[in-house]
Amino acid sequence: MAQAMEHTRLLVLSLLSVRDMYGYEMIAELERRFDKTFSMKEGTLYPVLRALENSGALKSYQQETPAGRVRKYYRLTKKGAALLSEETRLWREYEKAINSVVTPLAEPV
Amino acid sequence: MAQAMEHTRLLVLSLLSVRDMYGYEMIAELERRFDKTFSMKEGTLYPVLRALENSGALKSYQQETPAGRVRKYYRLTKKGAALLSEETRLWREYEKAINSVVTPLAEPV
DNA sequence: TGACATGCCTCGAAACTCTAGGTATAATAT
DNA sequence: ATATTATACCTAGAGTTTCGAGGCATGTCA
Repeated sequence: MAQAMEHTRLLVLSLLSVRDMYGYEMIAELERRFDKTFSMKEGTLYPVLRALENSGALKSYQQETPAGRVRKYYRLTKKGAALLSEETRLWREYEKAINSVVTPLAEPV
Repeated sequence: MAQAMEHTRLLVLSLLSVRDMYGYEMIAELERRFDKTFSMKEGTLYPVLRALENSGALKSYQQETPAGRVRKYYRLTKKGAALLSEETRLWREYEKAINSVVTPLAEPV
């Protein structure tokens, strides 16, 4: 069963606009929120993080936990914030467009 | 520039739940509604129509216009209506999930 | 010591969409 | 009469994105 976790960039940028996070943490956070709905897969997330960093939307840095585990945190850059704003705009447009076709038929009995 | 017309099945099923339509007409109708936002491409639509018919969600029939032009109309089957209902449910869930992450940050300044 | 959780990563397949064509007929313009 | 545009269908190949299924290393707990 395909899980269709589109708009991955939008979600990643949104999460990082609140606070710096590391990959594994983002997956856990989305899992917590969406529960059974759907989940972002590692095979999806890590390449996206890499691409966002390569394009300058994110900056990463290593940080060690008290326990001695090393995590790779990501921080949103100015460029990333601009991208988030644009992606959000596109999402709103997309959402409205789909609903303009679907909504009228969604309240049948 | 990639146009990202996802949820194609949902849109097709929604349109056909109102009235029978032919492919070219669906594209024109969506074009009219979404205007510049985005458009569904023929290379996307026709394979989807074929797949939906093969799966039993749609039935097609030919119809000639007064002008003598032949069109291939699609009608939603019971199975298609059930699929629409399910796809709509998934869309609502998806929409809510994305918004739960994006919305809180969308009203800055 | 062995199992599980954490945390990172990649490769190849699968799914989906787009580009860029093709065919054929009708309408319109030249 | 002829060329162009609009209508109406279609497909092959490329591109993009996601997923499945692994791998690797360390920390925790039984």
